[in-house]
Amino acid sequence: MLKSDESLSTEMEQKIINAASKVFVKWGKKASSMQLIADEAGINRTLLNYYFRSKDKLFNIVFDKIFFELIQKAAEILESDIDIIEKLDRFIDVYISGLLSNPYIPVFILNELNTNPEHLLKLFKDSGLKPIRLKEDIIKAMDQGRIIKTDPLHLIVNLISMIAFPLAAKPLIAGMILSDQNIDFDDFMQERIVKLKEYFLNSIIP
Amino acid sequence: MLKSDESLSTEMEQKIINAASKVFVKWGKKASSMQLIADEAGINRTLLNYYFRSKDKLFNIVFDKIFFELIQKAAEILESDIDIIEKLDRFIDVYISGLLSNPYIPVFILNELNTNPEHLLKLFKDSGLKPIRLKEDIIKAMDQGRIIKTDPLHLIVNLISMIAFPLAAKPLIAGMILSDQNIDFDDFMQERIVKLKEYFLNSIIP
DNA sequence: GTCTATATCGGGATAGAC
DNA sequence: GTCTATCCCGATATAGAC
Repeated sequence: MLKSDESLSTEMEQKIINAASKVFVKWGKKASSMQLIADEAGINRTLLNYYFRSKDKLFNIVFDKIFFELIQKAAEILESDIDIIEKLDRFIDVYISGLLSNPYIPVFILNELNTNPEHLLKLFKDSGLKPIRLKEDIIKAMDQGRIIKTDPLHLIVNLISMIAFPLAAKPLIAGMILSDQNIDFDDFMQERIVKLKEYFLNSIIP
Repeated sequence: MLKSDESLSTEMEQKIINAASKVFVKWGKKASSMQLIADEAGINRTLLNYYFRSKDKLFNIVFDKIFFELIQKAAEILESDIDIIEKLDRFIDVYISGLLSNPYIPVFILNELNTNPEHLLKLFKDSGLKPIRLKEDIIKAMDQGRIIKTDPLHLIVNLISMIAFPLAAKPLIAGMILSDQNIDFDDFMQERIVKLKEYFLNSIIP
């Protein structure tokens, strides 16, 4: 089965990006060596430079891709015309399920956020997403009496926190809280989708 | 003012540990160079090796110290005999105020947690702290009807998440949510101590 | 205890052969 | 496109002079 040079090239690029994603997300930028990435991809180290010039460029491609996928999921939900309660419900669903398959992502993002905030904020600005729209939806629902009156910004922060933190702190939750009780982390998080919806929606619906 | 060799030595060790804490916490283990730490301490680089043998040893001392201080604060509150509601109240207070002075700490801990979970779990085991005691307090209060019946483990995870995540994600909150509204992060977090108590306690008290 | 000089290593990147 | 050989730099760590 012959392929054109171009298709071979993109296939290799894909293989490299997948390997690089795994390594960068797990170990962070500095602790990830090009050799590790090459090993993960099963190729020679110098090929990484051939295809992506430098470690920096490769990292940025990987990071931008992961961040874009995250933000796009949010945009789809937030900018749809569904009801606010349904939006919040879906938000919990989509993010917990999505991140459960790769719980290293939150810390990976937080890391880049702390060491290089401009990079991430630029990506965010470019994405055009306005999380403040959610605030307006919430205020409207409060005015209609469908949600109890409380500070909308803190409410949004609460929700994001309860979704993201347990995934970022997986070994902490698993090792310090669940292991004594013989509970599996993935089971706990699956259960959490239901329990968090229940808790959060109960806490805001009068 | 003369000092014995030993007192000079511990003074220098303190200076190094303080400098190393700052650098490690901000940049992470790999991205922190011994030169950076020496600069921060205002001393020659080789002195670091003289006093602490290796970067690894220095890092472990710094990490263990920071982690121990965190866990000790928790132990003091959780193991005291005060009422459960008051415990939760204090928990929010102490941790938000404490971490606000150094918001890099949560990501620093999460990083080590992900790349080297055994290290942290060993420290935790050695500390003897049992966060499960909190679970029992909560169950008791539920049985007494003072707290609404809900899953206690998820409740604990919710609380820890709402406290720690906003600090870990400081540049995200500041840049993506607060900057539009001209709100200062520290002001927001000070306000959060009050708002979070209000929200959380309201959500569990019948 | 503190500094300079140096050994050693690992990692990123490129040149050049195939 | 892929590999080997090589260059170069930054970083850890130690030896040895003061």
